[in-house]
Amino acid sequence: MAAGPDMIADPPRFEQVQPVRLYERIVEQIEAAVARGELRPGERLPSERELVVQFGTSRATVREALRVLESAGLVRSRPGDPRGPEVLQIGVDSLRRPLERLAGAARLSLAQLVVSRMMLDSTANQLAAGLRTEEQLAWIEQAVEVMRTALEEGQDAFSKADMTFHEVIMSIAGNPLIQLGHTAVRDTVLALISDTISDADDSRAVMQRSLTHHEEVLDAIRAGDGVRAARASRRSLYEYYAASVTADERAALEAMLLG
Amino acid sequence: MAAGPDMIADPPRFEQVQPVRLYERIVEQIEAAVARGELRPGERLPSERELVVQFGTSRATVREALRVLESAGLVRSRPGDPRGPEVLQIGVDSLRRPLERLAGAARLSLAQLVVSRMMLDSTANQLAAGLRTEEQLAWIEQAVEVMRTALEEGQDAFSKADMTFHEVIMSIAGNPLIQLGHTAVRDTVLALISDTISDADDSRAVMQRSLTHHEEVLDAIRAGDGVRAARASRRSLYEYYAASVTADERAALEAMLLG
DNA sequence: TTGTATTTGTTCGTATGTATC
DNA sequence: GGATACATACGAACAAATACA
Repeated sequence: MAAGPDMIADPPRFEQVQPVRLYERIVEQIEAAVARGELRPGERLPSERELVVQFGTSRATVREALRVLESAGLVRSRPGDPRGPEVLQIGVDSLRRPLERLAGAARLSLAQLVVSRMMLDSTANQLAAGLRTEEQLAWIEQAVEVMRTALEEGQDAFSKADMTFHEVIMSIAGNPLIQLGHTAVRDTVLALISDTISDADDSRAVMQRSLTHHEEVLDAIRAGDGVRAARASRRSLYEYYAASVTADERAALEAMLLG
Repeated sequence: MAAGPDMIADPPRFEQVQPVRLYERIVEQIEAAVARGELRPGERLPSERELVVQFGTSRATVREALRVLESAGLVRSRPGDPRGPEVLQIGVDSLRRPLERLAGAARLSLAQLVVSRMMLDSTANQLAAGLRTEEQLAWIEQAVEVMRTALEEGQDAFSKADMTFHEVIMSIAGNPLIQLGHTAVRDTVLALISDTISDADDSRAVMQRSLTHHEEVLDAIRAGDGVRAARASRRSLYEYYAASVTADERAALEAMLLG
């Protein structure tokens, strides 16, 4: 095979090459082991000194890898624990910090977050309306009942009851991805607007309206009407947040109202 | 003030206390500085040795903090650079790895992933239908045109054109959160079923149907009919995946079809 | 272009406080 | 309570890589 200039048909597409740090290789290996299920939550990693032997690096390098995994919420190491670092159960908290960073860097606007909540909430309601059993319907009814009583007890109790309501819905919808996304987005929204709305002196009226919206959702789910349940949650969120977003961002919220 | 047992009115609610690592404090401070805008993307952090002086810790501790920030995509340090670690522009990619970890650890079923895709796709279509400009409409039309020609060129070209179509839609929808979720879920789905479907010998017919569905979406977006655009994508995904999920899981997919 | 100084990547040794048996 | 093994944190050192004169 003689190689000539005209033999080069495909221009070589080279990838940019970057130095791979040792600690990254360690992170990859441990991460892969967790992903493959070889390391289950509650199990222990070998001690740092043991890892030094297995990976053939220094202690500092192993520790850098462990700090990265720790900040990602995958492991936790405690001084003096002879059993070694613990593999943790992965949860929403692993998404919360990155999400908040993203929102804080102004790459995510409140409107974008609210649109996401409209999507997640309405989908969960639609699924719940279609999949609920009679027993699960009773759970929702009880959650609404708790909200009614909490209305008298003040804002904290009401917002807690509201959270419970949505957790019940999410569990019935049966989709962990939607559930996790919902709590992550909700937390981010709360961190973003903090108490802009909760400071309103007409909080009683706001809570009353919120309760009415939840009762509408309950009605729709009871009737098995997923479309109506989805619409109710979208409108509720729109009412609540529309005044807090800029005019041009509101177009996206309004586009979500259809259907 | 004499202290007696009856003086204790409020029962002391103590929070569980956990050891705070030095590197965490450093991460917090740098993170806060970035969030406050004191450190803009492109700017440089002091060198490691300088940070050692400013924080009053050892270099290993500073390095652990830098590795955590690096893995989070906030900074990048290169050997030999006397200007110090670079502050990076935060992007959606910072959410990708946590999301993939979560999807992998949550043992998501194909049905749950497909439901999520129905949610994300249909929402993006609805937003695009309501927000598109004339120019953006032309982008979509061009993407569909590319799919038509790719139909003749085989499966790889077609699936690539399909990806481009969705990327265009996502960019018009203007919600990075939805966009990110979409690519993450799509990648996970592909990793799950690998080539179960692509090995079908009637791939030509499958591609043809897919093209028809995309044309339906285009029509609806052209007409500004968000509801129809959303419905089209849900039905397309249902048709494509319904046969691959178990019967009881199919109920969730069918619940998503309404609306 | 070459050389030099500085910085990061990595390693080793050590002291200290802590959890488990 | 003591012994052991562990993680935390510090300091010094060398090699490789980069920027700048």
